[in-house]
Amino acid sequence: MKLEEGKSRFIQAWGSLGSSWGISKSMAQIHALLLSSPDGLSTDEIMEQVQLSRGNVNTNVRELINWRLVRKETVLGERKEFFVALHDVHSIAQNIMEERKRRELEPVRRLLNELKTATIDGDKDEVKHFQSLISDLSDFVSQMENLTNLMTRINSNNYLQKMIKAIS
Amino acid sequence: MKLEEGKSRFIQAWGSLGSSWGISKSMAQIHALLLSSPDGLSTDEIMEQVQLSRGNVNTNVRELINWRLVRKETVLGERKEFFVALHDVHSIAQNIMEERKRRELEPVRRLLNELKTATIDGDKDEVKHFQSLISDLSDFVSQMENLTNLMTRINSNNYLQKMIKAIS
DNA sequence: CAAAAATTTCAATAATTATTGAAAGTTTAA
DNA sequence: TTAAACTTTCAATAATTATTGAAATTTTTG
Repeated sequence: MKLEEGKSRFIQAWGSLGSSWGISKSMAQIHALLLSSPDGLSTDEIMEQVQLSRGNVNTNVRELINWRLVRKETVLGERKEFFVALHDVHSIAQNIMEERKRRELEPVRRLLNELKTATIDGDKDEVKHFQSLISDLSDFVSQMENLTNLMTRINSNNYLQKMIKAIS
Repeated sequence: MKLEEGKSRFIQAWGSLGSSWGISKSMAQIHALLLSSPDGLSTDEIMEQVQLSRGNVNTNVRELINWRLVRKETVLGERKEFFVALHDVHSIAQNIMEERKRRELEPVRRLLNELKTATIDGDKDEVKHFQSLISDLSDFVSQMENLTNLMTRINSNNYLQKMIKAIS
């Protein structure tokens, strides 16, 4: 298989996987391209290699920068910007985790706290059921947060990595 | 706050959270309703309480059953079916994890294995970079799988739960 | 400073995904 | 066996989300 074909397969597949997560296909494709390029690429190079419009590339590259998965780079004597992916898989994972935690877990937490502190009127057993649901969900969210933190630690701790494997 | 209002807040919020995951709003809302109802509900009751069409309720309830988050129940002397949510938060989490693993991790694994076994032609350094990306991603997927397994174990193991908290 | 180069914005449009509802199908009870 | 009760399907439609591309803005260079 030619390298170009391999990359292209990877980019396409990553794109459709991305959309089955909550990530736009373009963003995932651009990310895949930058991951597989050792050096930074310019907007025009990205546009050409993944066949997307300038606006789309601009928007999604900036989104990738928000996620801390990509950074801008300037090259001496070049006017345009180049974009380089973070290549360390553990850091990538960590940043994705943090972003998802922020986007997915925190809003849940807000809702649950609101419902936890409210006084609720109604049929005694039903209220009890509802409150215990809310409380169970809160505990679960905390557990997820713990697990996310653990995940983060794994990066820098080879021993922990082995331990996880051992107890899994 | 009236119980009805609390439930309704929960249902609405869960719905919009759901769609920021990859889950349809209706499915998340129906799930929230069933979670907050101690007893099973019929299709018509669900339709009324979340204001959705019969077809939508039917489809999404069956999807919830696929995810093993809801089960059918028949009541003696009643002709219609009732739907009851799995109420144990840990089992819920486990089933969601398993389903996401199946849907999200396995397709990645397939792609990565394909690229890992192929012989790739091209500029030596670039090929090397690409192959090390693929290999790193494979390792990462394995780690995610380990972590998912760990997650599953936490359910039945209070000691493990404390340990995670301690090392997080 | 002006003009070229590059970037950003955003209204219009396309693509995708979710939802409806009525018709077809199935099950149940008398 | 039939009719009512209930469930399922699916083509049509609505709603949402992603993408385009040209115009506006910003940045850089001479």
